[in-house]
Amino acid sequence: MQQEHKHNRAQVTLDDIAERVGMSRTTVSRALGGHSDVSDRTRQRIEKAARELGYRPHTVARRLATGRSFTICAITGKLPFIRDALFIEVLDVFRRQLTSAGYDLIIGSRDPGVSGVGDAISLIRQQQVDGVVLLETDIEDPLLSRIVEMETPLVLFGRSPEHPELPYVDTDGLAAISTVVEYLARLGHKRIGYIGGPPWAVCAVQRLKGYLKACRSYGVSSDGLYIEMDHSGLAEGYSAAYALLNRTQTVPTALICYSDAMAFGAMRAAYELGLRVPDDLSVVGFDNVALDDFTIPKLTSVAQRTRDIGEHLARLILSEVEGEPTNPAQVLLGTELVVRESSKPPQAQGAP
Amino acid sequence: MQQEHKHNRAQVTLDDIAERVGMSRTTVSRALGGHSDVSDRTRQRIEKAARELGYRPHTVARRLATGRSFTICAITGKLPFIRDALFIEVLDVFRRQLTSAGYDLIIGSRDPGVSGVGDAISLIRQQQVDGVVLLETDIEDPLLSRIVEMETPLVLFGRSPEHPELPYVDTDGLAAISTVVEYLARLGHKRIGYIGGPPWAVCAVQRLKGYLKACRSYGVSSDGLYIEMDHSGLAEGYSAAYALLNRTQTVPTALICYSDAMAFGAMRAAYELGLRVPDDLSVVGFDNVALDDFTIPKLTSVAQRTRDIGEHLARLILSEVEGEPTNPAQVLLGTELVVRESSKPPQAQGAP
DNA sequence: CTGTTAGCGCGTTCAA
DNA sequence: TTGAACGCGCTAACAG
Repeated sequence: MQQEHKHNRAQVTLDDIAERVGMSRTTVSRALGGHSDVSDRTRQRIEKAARELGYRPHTVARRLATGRSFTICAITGKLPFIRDALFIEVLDVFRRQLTSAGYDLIIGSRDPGVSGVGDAISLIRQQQVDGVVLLETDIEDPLLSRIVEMETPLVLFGRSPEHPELPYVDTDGLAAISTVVEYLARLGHKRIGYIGGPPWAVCAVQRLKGYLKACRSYGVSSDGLYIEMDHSGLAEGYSAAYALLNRTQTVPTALICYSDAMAFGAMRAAYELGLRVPDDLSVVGFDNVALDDFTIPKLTSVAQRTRDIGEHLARLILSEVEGEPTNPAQVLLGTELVVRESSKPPQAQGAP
Repeated sequence: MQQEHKHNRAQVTLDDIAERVGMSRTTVSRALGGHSDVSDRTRQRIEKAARELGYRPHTVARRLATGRSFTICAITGKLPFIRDALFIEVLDVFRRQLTSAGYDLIIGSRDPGVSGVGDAISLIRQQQVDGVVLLETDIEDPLLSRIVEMETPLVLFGRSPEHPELPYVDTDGLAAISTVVEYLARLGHKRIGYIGGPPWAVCAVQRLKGYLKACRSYGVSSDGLYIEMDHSGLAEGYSAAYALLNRTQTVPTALICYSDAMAFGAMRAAYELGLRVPDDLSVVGFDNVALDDFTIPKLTSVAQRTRDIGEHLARLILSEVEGEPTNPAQVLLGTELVVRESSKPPQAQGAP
């Protein structure tokens, strides 16, 4: 019935346009592909026709023909899916950047599924993705090595000790935790505890290093005051804090946590042990998630520059994919300590 | 050097296998495609060769040839990306189901990007997806209508008043909230407040309905005790609770929230107003997220059956896509009220 | 049961 | 500046 909307489901092809303007499909392809060897008049006519017909290039066909996919694959850490609010934020801006550059984002899984669909290696081999972004860098990562072998454009969130030459974006976790220790030490804390993330993750190692180094620098003890956990969730924060706080002596007066989730768990543990935050115990988290402004007390936390992370990741992977190297290819981003209600000077105590 | 791993990056094609076993590519295709018209001996040889060569079907080529994509597109609500913990959980099990059925999952965006990449309509038209799952059902949704017009397999999370015939999975929010009201009324609460979600979302409307209906049933007033917000986040919960609680009279002794995030915000507001939860105010959330077990106090909440939601969504969309209708095609799931520390009988008060 | 032929929509030679 | 012909890897229709 309607003239305008008859192409509701059907794909408008180059041939349709070619027929409309009475030219060969090849010419249409070149005109729309932005090649220079087409006369202006022809190009105009073709573009007009394309617009009128509502032409959209058929991505799948283009992929098969070119061997490129205009798709970037992001791979999260060992967790089954995206769980972490930080990743969601980063992915959000990352995705926007890709989109405005004409690229698509697909979330790949680390391990091959039953049918071999959707895992990173298959995606690369089948040219379904032009490049890969790894969102968690581990000390040792067989997947990472395989991707490197395949010579696929690759950018990391985090530095890899195995492959130090790769382009990356990273948050300076060492400096960040040092700053937190300094902040707490300046407040007067003498026993500052640390609840660490999984030791296989590079960023967890760096942050622990920062803690230990800063403790030495500021002359506060770290003996028996830190713990490394295998995950960075609520439950781990809770049990780690419970272990650290439920002692007869050497109880920390401040607790730095690898993640905000751990900090929430830690606050709960403190509460159950009869310790008030921040009066009896200061707590500092990491990531500055939205919830930090609504907990009781509001959580002091380290803010990563999520926007910059996403933008740099996009810039780097796109330049890798398009073969136009940008500088710098390795970006280390600073952090900001957002002080809220969960941290304050320690109570005066009856220590000699 | 190595014989085994020389096919590191290159795609092994059907032709490679065909050459190896000395047969035509077509036969190989049929054998691997599980068609019945291949002799057992041939199939065995072909499968063996495929295994040895490390063959993986080239998805893109298959898509172009068949017009099918073996990919399902999930579309979230009006928020820019997946923000909600519930969706993440649902998507996680949904994704597993798809994977084990040989399907891929792609997250589509609602609105066309600058370059027309990744939006749902383009994905469908270009046969990049075989079916669509809409994760939030709105009262009116132009996108939904367009997808229906295109006659694409479609399953909703939530019932659509515009398209009541569509297959869906939904949580019985009306019954859920009724149960909560009943629970609180039985505890002795006379003034039960409700903080609602966006009125354009079907589930928010249903839950509000459940609240109003139950209030009538149990003889408690709802006058001026409820509020509808345009989003369901922390900030909205906070300001809604602030508005409801910061009055000289008619202050509720219990607050039901559309989401856990809103409940967290509400608890913070109560705290700032000097109300203790649960002594002065009971708070109940919705979604039963992991954090509920770690807040202070732990949050009483309504648990949706996330696992079932994901599984049913997968079952329904797959049967739609494969053209084998399953029953029931419309699933309404119950909920469970998980009572924790944030709810208890109201304080005895000096009312006549 | 198996092979031959054709075509999915597009990009890219090579001639004209 | 334009067009004809070929191929990307795979599946489907039709013979044999």
